[in-house]
Parts: sequence; C-alpha cells; structure tokens
Amino acid sequence: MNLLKPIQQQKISDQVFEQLKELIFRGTLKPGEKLMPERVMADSMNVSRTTIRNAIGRLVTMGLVVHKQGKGTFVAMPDPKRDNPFALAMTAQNASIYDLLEVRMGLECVAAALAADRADDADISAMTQSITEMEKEVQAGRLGTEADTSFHMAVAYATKNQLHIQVMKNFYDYLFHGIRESLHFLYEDAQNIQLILDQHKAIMTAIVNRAPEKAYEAMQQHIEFVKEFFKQREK
Amino acid sequence: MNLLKPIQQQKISDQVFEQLKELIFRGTLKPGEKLMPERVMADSMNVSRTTIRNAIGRLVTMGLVVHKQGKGTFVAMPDPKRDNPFALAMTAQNASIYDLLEVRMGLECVAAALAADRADDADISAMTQSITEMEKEVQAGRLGTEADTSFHMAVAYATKNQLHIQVMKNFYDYLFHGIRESLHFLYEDAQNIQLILDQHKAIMTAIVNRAPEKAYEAMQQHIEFVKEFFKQREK
DNA sequence: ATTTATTAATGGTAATACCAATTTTGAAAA
DNA sequence: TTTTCAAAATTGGTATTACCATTAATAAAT
Repeated sequence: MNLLKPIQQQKISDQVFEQLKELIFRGTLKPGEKLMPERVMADSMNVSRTTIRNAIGRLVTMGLVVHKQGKGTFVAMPDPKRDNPFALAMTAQNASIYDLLEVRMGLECVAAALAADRADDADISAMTQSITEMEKEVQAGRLGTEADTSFHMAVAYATKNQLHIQVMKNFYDYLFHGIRESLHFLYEDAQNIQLILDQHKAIMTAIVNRAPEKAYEAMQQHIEFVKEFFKQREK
Repeated sequence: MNLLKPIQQQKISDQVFEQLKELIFRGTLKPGEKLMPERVMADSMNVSRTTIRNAIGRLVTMGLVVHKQGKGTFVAMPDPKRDNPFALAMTAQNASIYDLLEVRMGLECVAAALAADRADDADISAMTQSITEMEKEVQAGRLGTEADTSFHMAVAYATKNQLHIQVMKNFYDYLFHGIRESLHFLYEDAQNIQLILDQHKAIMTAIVNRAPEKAYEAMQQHIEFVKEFFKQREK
C-alpha cells in the first residue's frame, strides 16, 4: 500500500539551520560578521530560543560559526584548515604539536625502513632533488619548507604503500596550511636548517644503502630533534 | 603578567560530549546500540536534559549517533559512504591488507610504547576487560572481533594522544570494514584466536610493567603474526 | 486470536529563570 | 576634561518545567 508519500515533516530546527547555512554560503553573512543574538533571532522567527540554539549548535560543530560567551556568535573565517581532515581532527580534539609529532614518529620511521627496502632510482632522485632544492632555497635566504615537505613525501612514495602515501598527503597538506606559523620558529634559525639538511641526508644515505634499521633510526632522530626544539622553546 | 595558568573552563556539555564519544570510540557502546533515554541520562549525570541534548546533538551532526523520535538515540553504523574525516575510504578499496598492516605497524607499535609510559588504571582495566570479553566471546563460539578492536582502541587511548585516537578510530571504522571478510579466515581457526589472546596479554603485561621497548616489540610481533598468517594463506 | 483503542516512552519544542563572561554605561576621581 | 572603575546591560550556557509528536507497549473489545 502506502501509495501516499509521507509529508516530510521537517523539524523546525532543520529549517532554521538551512536558512542560516544558506545565508553563510551565499555570503550574505560574511566571515567575521556577528549573528543576531539568539533571543532576537528566536523572536523574529517566531520560534523558541531552544530551537535557535539547536540550529546554531550544528553550525558550530560544523565549524561555520563560533560561539563567544558574552560577545555573540560570529561567522567563522574561511579557513583552509576546514577542508583538511587532519586539521579538523586537531582542532576538534585540541591536539598539540607533540601529538602530531608522535603520530609522525610512528608513521614515518616505519616508512623510512620500508623505503630502504623498496626505493627505486626515481625515488632516490626525488629525494636528492628535494635536498638540493632545499639547499638552494636556504642559500637564497628563503625558508625551505616546501622542499622539506617534498623530501618527506618522497620517502612516503618510496614505500610503494598507497595507503601510507594517502595518509601522508593529508598530513603534509595540513602541516602547510595549519601550523606554518609554528614551524617558522624552527626555520628561522639557519643553524637548525643545516641540521635538518644533515638529517635528511642521513636518512637518504641509509635508504640508498638499503639499511632499514639505519633509516628508521635516522628518521627517529630527525623527528626527535624537532620535538626537542619545541620543548626547549617552551621555556 | 599572567603567571597563572587559565583554569580551563570546560563547559559541562563538553564533558558530557567527551564521555559519550569515548564510550563510542572504545566500543563500549556498539554500533546500533541504543543510548539511555535523555531524561535518565540527565538524571544519572546530575545535569539538565538541555545539556545532555546539546552534547548528543554534537554527536548527531558528527554522524556518530542518530536520533529517532519516539524510539530513542542509537550509535550509528560506520558508513563507508559517509564522509570520513581522513578520506581513506576510497584508498581502502585499492589498499591491500599488507598496506594496512604496514601502516598499523608504524602507528600501533609507537602507541604501545607510549602507552607503557602513560597508561593509568582506567586504561589498564579497559584492556583487561577487552581481553576477558574476547575470551568469553570465543568460548561462546563467536568471533571476538569487536573485543579485539576494543583492545587496540584501549591502547590508543592510553597514549593520551588525541590525534592518534582519532586516527585509529577512523582506521578501524573504515579500513577494516573493507577487509572484514579476509579477517574471518584469521578468526576461523581457534588456534589463531588463542595466539592473538596471548599476544594481547603480552602487550598489556609490558604496558603494566612500564616497559616501552617490550610493549613495542610485543605489538610488533602481534601485527607480524597477522601478516605472516595471510602470507602463508596466499600459497 | 485479532483488531483497536489507550497508555507509556522518548525525542522535539516552548517558555522562563538564572548563571557566566563580556561589553557598555555612567558616575566618581584625577 | 580625561581617566578610572564600579554598576548595569548584553549575550551565550545551564537548569526546570511543561507540552507536542512519534513510536512502542499494553489493555480492551471484537
């Protein structure tokens, strides 16, 4: 039976939510702009504040608006991080940079070891290129952050593990857009860059020599170095 | 000034949210399972239903639970079609079980070592419970896959690394779902299950004894065992 | 035993009051 | 006048209570 389609009983909060979402997506409500106070909005829409808060709450967890007690609710600034899964996870769980480094430690050390087994000529040449590129950048007075990333991605590709590659792509995409500021401190010091370059070379050497354990350790020391840097800096 | 650290004024709804999320992540609340009615949950937590609804509302928009008016609130089934935070679903199709195990090797071994440093009583008891649960399941003639996952998530939680927890949750939700059939072969053999149980116990013992290296190795052997099983089976 | 009406259970909305953080206001002090 | 600072007004967060809407469970009628 049931030839009749059910009248889609959309919840009231759904409708409010849709309206607000539209306003934000269309740009009628611009980033940084303040929303109406909940009480006013409830009044002008003839619904309860409860419902309004429900709708806005969804926008908050979606990261489209932010609540500020005592101030109001504001449209969130368009944030490249928002599209990045890692960034979302980081902010949602308010993870620290150490959390990040620990996860990297797990992923990249094993990756380095695998790379030592599986890297082919193309992989090696990609690593080499990343290193010389980084040297050039530094010589030119720039920070070699992109070349740095390239090196690590080259290692990832050398594992031939599609899943690992995908994960690392997400990771470094975030490192770029997400914590660029934090990393600047690391790159500011020319001494650090030289050390990083040496560490990269050590990793590559181990990979070229088909020495998985060495590669593992070299990567470990590399990440440990970064971790120590931030630890020192905290004081 | 500001020598005083800000008392992290976490909202009540935040705390409720965290508790519920943890129950779901750990697998204590299994997919499809019904949550307590809001009213009794509010009562047993000594907060208002308003706050409970706020917390649950977040879980809903995150897709972890679903509301059904008149019926209740239920833990959502992990849905591959759903947007997963790390966009790994597509990769999971092409990824081999070895790819998965390699990435796990990196993440979980380091995690085990960290857990040995940081696990508290609650973590230990969660691991114990997962192990006994798995034993009970096996005794009853069922496969203890869920308890197995719970154990690994317990280790993840013991790291206190929020990012790692998030990553592992997604791994188990989306990736292992794709190779569930394959895993059946592993669990079919009672002998294997016993070995897996022993390995879990070894991991936990190392963690209890605060022996990071041992924990690392125990986890390594555990994953290596699974890998070897599938390798043998290919022939 | 089947069907139907009633009741209970449970999420959704409303209304009101008060708490907590922030801004604004306005009077007192300089 | 300008600055300071305390009181009041704003605004999001939580609590309470009541009632609506949907579904499941139960009792009553056939």
